[in-house]
Amino acid sequence: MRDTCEDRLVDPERVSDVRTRMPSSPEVKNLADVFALLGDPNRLRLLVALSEAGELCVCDLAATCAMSESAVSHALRLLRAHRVVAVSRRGRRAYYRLEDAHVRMLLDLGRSHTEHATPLHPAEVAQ
Amino acid sequence: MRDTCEDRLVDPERVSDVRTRMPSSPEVKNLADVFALLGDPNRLRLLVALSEAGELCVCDLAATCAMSESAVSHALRLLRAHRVVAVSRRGRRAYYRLEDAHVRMLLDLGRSHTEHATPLHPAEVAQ
DNA sequence: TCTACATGTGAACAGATATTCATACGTTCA
DNA sequence: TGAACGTATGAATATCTGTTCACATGTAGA
Repeated sequence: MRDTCEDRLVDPERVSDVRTRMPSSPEVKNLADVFALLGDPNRLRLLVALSEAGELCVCDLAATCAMSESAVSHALRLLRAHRVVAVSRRGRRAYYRLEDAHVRMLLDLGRSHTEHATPLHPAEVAQ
Repeated sequence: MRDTCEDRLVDPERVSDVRTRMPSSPEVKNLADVFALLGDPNRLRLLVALSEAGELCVCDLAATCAMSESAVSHALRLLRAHRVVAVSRRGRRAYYRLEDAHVRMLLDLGRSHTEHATPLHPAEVAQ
């Protein structure tokens, strides 16, 4: 069972050309990781909220996004691990902010489209 | 067990203000769906390849991205369902192209950053 | 120091998702 | 018409992912 069909290419020139311009595997993985972080509705909500508010504590984030504080904490932990958000601890509270300028741009670009666009059509699988 | 902590807000004004500026639930869901599509390394590779090549058949895509043709087909089916890619069938081949301008912008913005940036640090979970 | 509170975290569970394998469909060419 | 080929697809499997629950940590104030 041939997997990658190295042979029998239709347009070998284009394939090898595109291959040279493809990002490396770790690059692809990193970029996919970023997109995946934005690919969960709850995390996305949190990031939008932080983008709008500038800074919010976990409790207020939970209220703003209608999530449990535990879910918020878990999500923030992930985002923190990827340096997308940063914390400032004051007293017994933890204030989070959006720290990654790149993610902010992706967020803005995404939102600028979605607001005025037609929703996707996942139902129409058949062409 | 209080879930959304409607009460005991630290900064109620900011919370209600941010809430009014939050996108609606379906909007968030749609945007998250788009990001999620870009959040898988193999799909991302396919889209980058199409973005570079303009148009490729399934076989050449599989070769370019080092994926099985079946995996490519399944991925394209998803992307097709979301109108991110489009097909042209010629003879027994199916040629795919990147169809969504918005996704192309997200792709470009994402790549423009990742290429010259430090990779993420998922290991450092503790602050 | 004792209690209440804000947040963090591990384990467990449930649901989603990607991959593979086998097979079906539709096209081309002999 | 029959065989080879390119692509599509369903089912099954394995893996990943998010949520919840219970509890731990650390801080503030009495």
